[in-house]
Amino acid sequence: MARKNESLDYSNIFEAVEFPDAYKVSYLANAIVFPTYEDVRKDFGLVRAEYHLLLCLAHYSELTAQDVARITRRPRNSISRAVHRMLDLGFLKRVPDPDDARQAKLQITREGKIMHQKISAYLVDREAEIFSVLSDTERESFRELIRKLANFASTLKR
Amino acid sequence: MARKNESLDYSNIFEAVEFPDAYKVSYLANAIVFPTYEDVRKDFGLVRAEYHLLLCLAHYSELTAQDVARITRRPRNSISRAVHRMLDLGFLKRVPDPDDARQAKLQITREGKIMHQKISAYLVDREAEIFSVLSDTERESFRELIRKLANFASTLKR
DNA sequence: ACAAATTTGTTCTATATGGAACAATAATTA
DNA sequence: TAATTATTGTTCCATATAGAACAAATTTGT
Repeated sequence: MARKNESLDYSNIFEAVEFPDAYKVSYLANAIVFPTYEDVRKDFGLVRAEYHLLLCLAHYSELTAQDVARITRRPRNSISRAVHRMLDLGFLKRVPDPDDARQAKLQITREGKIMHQKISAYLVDREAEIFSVLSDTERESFRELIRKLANFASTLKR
Repeated sequence: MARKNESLDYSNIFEAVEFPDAYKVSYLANAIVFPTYEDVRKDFGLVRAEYHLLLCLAHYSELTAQDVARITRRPRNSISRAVHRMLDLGFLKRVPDPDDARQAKLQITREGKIMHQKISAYLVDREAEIFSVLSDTERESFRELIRKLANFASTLKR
């Protein structure tokens, strides 16, 4: 006998929900982006805030913890915790700012760069997989639109 | 004197990162979708899984807890916890399935519907705000593309 | 028909996470 | 200059969350 529930189409909700676009953005993040963070944690041993530190410092040569919090929109205490762990792991170094004793400048180490490259390679593959359903022109359209949305989101106060 | 850091453009990372589209999807979700869940929690007292139950049962007349877990891609234990709380709050009712003693059919109550409408109205406003940066044709394009992506994501095994 | 495998819902547990408060420092205002 | 306000990084704490293991029921395969 067939399974009782097998005819239920779980994706109907996408069109039924009152805020279909926001819902699908959320769904996509939940279905793909967060499992990816989970994979990074399992395979590389870094939690999200820790990986975000690598990501930011691989692209900016010097940042404060606060900068990273702003760039990634994570709370400062999460970043603070992550900084300590990344220092212990040897992926970051920290030098006090002589001009402002409150803060310290963070830099990525050689080991940090290597780790960042490994994780990035994995995430690049994941991205390719996700967007393989779109044609090249669709992909280009999506890129423009998500750029607009993300830039707008970055202007919103926290 | 001006603030020392004020010239740093935090959105440069969007283009520098190795997986720019996936990153921006993640960023958008973090900047907008999750704060929205947080607002729902503060303003309406429901956590994500609890609201997801309302959402699903407002659109399907009868679902099992497992159905909701599949539709929303949340773990079953989160849904299980949420079901109990929603039963206590009077937003759901539960009837054992006579054909399968393992499971029970969930339905939304009158009170649950009212709560769902209140929350939805709020989320509809949020959605309009987010997408206000897109023109009508851009919005329509985005809708098509995110639909494809979400539908694809829904086919991925968990 | 019977053993093995699967499914549902649950509890237990570990952990990632974010809010709040805090001390130290710096910037602003009077 | 002195006093107030803001900022940075941190610790503490409460909680949302997901994995693992489990019992009960059902389905599958031989």
